Amino acid sequence: MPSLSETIQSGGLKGNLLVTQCPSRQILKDVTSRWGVLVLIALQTGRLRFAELRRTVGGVSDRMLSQTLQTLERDGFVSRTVYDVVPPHVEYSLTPRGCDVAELVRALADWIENATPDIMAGKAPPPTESLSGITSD
Amino acid sequence: MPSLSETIQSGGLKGNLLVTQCPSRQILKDVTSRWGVLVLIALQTGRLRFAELRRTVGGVSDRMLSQTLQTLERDGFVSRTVYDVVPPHVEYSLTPRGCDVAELVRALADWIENATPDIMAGKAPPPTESLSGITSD
DNA sequence: GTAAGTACGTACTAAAATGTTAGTTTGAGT
DNA sequence: ACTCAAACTAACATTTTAGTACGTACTTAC
Repeated sequence: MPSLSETIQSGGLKGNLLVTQCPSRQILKDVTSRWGVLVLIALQTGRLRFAELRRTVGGVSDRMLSQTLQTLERDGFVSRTVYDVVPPHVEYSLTPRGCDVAELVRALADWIENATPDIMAGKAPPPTESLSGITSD
Repeated sequence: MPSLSETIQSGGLKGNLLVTQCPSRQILKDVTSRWGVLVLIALQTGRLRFAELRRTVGGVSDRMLSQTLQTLERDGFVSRTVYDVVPPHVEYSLTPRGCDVAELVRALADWIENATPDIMAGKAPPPTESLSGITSD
């Protein structure tokens, strides 16, 4: 049983991302990495080969793609199927766990795709508030 | 009106994150940045001062915190209220737009916090599939 | 014969993100 | 008087991340 201070500090028994040493931070980093997000989204459409992924995810380099895939595989988000033929044939797909995160990531991505025009337009939404005796910005 | 090829390539009129030059990628980067995620989550609990945020988000440095806050402010996710007194007093809070993303980010974070133990445990979920004539890994 | 495609690994370089330290200004606490 | 806290910024050092180029081993297309 965790100490009282630990329990209080982390706000419960589960990991708390706001605490420095929380291991969830690594997973978060893997999932929200530049290419991680995009690969997850790309694979939501189904099973894809390496080169198909490279074409789907605009701008990835071979190196980054394979690195990202390895990380996502380690975390159990994607599974890799190797057909032992030549030339090589490898397929990637989401695991059930991968499907779950991908949905959440997708939701975020969708929201952002929608909001981006507004954000780019008036880079100042409801401007900084004015309260008694205040200098804004 | 966008060209046919553009429309086809992006899969619609909205931004498509899978396309290299999509401006949404920048916003995505801002939101999913190492500290961006955590600040958004921290601010979900309410209005906070700079030093309170620093204490809440474990591990941030002054520099990163203020940089992250500036970015989030530019994107219209957080609003900054300056009380013109000395010593300085500044408060940060989520804008309506910020509340929206924060919820999605929070959902992702919650899922990850829950899944992390499993992920860390058996870094191999359903192991790489076996199909006819296949060498796995 | 030569080029291209496949799925990477490796080495090296460049660019971006992050961290560290110091300094600013002024009031409150001891 | 001296220190601390507040909210930053600037300068500089380091770490992480990403990109480029090349090699592999073999096949199909030109």
